[in-house]
Amino acid sequence: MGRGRVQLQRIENKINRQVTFSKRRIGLLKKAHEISVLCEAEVGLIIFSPKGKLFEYATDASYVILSLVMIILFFLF
Amino acid sequence: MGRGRVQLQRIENKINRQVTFSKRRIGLLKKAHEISVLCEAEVGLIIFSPKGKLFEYATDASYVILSLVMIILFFLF
DNA sequence: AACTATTTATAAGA
DNA sequence: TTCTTATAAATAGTT
Repeated sequence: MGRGRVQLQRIENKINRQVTFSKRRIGLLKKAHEISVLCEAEVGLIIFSPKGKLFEYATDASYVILSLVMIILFFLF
Repeated sequence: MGRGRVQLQRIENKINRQVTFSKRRIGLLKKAHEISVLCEAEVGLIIFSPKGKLFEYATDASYVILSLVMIILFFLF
């Protein structure tokens, strides 16, 4: 999806890796939302950036579960 | 992404909804894997179909978390 | 942060 | 449900 094919391996250049993370994170969260609405699926998604920043998406029913995950994470780290 | 634009609303036709779920589920899991590899992000993704079937993807570090989620789910339902 | 050439995902159809 | 194909959407590289 873009001007070159993507090899499924770690992007070595740090800047490129961060930029790609930002772009794909948005896309992934969007698609998680779409499948939940279009198909009435319950979805829970958590993404940690390499720096440890957390991003998440959760539909209503899985929100409780995700909340528990957050609590667990809090005690683990 | 296909032969027509998609409105972000529940797909009323049951067959279409199931087919779309199957296709998009595969796509979502693939993208979750890709961002984890390309960007070294930790990802945890759980998807419940309307029928309650569970699909998940988890990178190593989030695997423990996801396991706990499974246990929680087991006791909740 | 915007742009745009291309790749990729996927809606509809077979 | 699996394959094909036209087209929408995502995004890699660039500015």
